[in-house]
Amino acid sequence: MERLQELIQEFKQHGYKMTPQRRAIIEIITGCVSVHPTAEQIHERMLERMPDTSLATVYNTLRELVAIGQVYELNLGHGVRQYELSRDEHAHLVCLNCGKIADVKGDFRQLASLFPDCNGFHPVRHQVTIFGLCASCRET
Amino acid sequence: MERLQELIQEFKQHGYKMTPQRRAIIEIITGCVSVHPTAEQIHERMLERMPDTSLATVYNTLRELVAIGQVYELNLGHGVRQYELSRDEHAHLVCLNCGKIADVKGDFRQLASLFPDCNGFHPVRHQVTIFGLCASCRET
DNA sequence: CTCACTGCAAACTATTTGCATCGTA
DNA sequence: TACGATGCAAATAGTTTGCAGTGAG
Repeated sequence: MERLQELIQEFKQHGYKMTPQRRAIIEIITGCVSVHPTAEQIHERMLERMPDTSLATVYNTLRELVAIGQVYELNLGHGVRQYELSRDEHAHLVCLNCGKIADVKGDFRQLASLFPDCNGFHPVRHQVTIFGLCASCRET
Repeated sequence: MERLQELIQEFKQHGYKMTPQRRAIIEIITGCVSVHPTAEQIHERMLERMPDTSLATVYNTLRELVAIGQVYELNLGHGVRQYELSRDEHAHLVCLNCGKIADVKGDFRQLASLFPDCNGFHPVRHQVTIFGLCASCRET
C-alpha cells in the first residue's frame, strides 16, 4: 500500500497528470507481486474496471513508469515485454520447457566484482536471467 | 575457423540438411565476434553473396541454430532479437543512452551461489545484462 | 527420387503514432 | 481554460506461416 502512494507521488512529481486510467494501471501493477504481466494482461484487467480503456494508454503509462524508474521492463525471450514493479534485486528463473517464471532473491553485492574490467562503464541496474528446467518439468 | 566446422558438424548431426544458404548464414554468424547481429543484419550480409535469399530462411536457420544450442538469442530491450555464437560465458553491458552493447568476461563460477534457494530449478544457462552508461556517454 | 528446404507473399503479433475529443490542474 | 491525456484506428516493426517449386542426400 505504501508502495502505491510512493508510485503516485513519484509519478506526479515528474509532472505527469494523474488520471483515473493511470491510477488504475498503477494500482494493478502495484498489485502484481510475483506476476510479470504483459501490457496486454494489464489491459485485460483494466477492462474489468474501465471498459473503454485503450491499449495505447496502457502502453503510454507503462513507458512513463519505466522512464521514471518505478517499473522495469523485462525481455525474457518470448517476443513480449513484461513489466514488474522495481524493487529489491532478484534474478528470474525461466523454464525452457513450460515458460514459467519464478523470482529468486540473491545477494547481488558480489555481482559487480565478478566483472572486473568494465572499461569505464557505469552500471545502473542489472538483469540476471537463468534459463533452465523447473522442478515439475524435470520430473516428466 | 574450427568453430565453423564444429557448427556445421553439429548442425548435420541434428539431421538438418546443409544448403548453400545455411552454410552462408553459419559462416556469417561465425564471423561475428563481438557483434550481436539481428536477423535483418544477417540477411543484409546474405544478400551480398546470394541476392535471392529470403529473410524467412534466415529466421528459420537461426531458429534451428538456437534449438541445437549453438547460437543464443538475446533480448536486450530494444524490440529486436539479436544473435550471438554460444561461447564462453560473459555478460552484456548495455548503454542506456546510446544503446551500444559490449561484452565483458566474468567469473561465473560463483554466480549460482548467489542464489541459494532455487527450489529444484535446474539451471542450463544464464544471461546477465548490465544496464548503465558507457564511458563516452558519461562524459557528455 | 523423396522429402526437407527455399523464396515469396500474406498473416500475425506486439507496439507506436496521428488525430479529434476530453478532463485534470 | 489550456494543454496534456485519452480512445480509436491506422501504421509500423519484427517474426511466422502457407504453399508451390527446387535441390541435397
